[in-house]
Amino acid sequence: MASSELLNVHPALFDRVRLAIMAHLSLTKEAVDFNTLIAELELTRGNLSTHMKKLEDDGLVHIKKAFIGRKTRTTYSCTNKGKKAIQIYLSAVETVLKSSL
Amino acid sequence: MASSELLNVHPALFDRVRLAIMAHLSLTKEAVDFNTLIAELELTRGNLSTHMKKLEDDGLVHIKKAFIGRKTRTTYSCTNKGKKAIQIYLSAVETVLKSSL
DNA sequence: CACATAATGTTTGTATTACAAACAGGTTTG
DNA sequence: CAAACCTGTTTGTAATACAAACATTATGTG
Repeated sequence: MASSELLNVHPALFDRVRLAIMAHLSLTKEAVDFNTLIAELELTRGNLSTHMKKLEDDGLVHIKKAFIGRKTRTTYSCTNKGKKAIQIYLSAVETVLKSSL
Repeated sequence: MASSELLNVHPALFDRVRLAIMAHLSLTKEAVDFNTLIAELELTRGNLSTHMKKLEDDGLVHIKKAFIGRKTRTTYSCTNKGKKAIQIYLSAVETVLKSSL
């Protein structure tokens, strides 16, 4: 059945915030920085921080820390694994979508 | 941004099992019974029971208990609210899907 | 009949986790 | 130099996903 395909999707993506983060990163060519994500997705810093750590632990995201002037700046980008996970997610939902016509 | 549309989706759907349940119910015309769902989605009874209770509390699902012979039989079906929630979910993801081409 | 086994769910206990508040370390401003 | 600010991280708490244990009734078996 089409709906059971959803069970193959990477578990980390079954959180609204993380899915939004991953969708955002996968839609953006360049890396996205901490504060941009907070603004776009209306998150607190603590919340974003822990989600990104989890996504990094799962290998879906790459965290890069650099200095801009004297300040630190953290940016995030999708790994290949992350892109693949999003693809799998989207195709699973697409399957459900098609079969529900 | 397309990805933030995900934040409008009903929170109950951001669980892989509940999403699979709702997708399954929305794809099936008639009501679906307890054991069918367990078999299709590979769940334990306890797990399914609590998920269905939550979905009922949120008004996304209707639980019907009846006797089949002398035994009880519990069946589930999508409420209108549930169908709408799934539609919103799918269209949100579809939006992300399209914009990520 | 008595007793075991099975079928159908529900309740409970535990381990995980999403979230924001508090904290920390450095920077700029007054 | 002190106060306010910026950029994240760690921690404490409340919510919750999950399966094991429980409850109830039905069915099989000797």
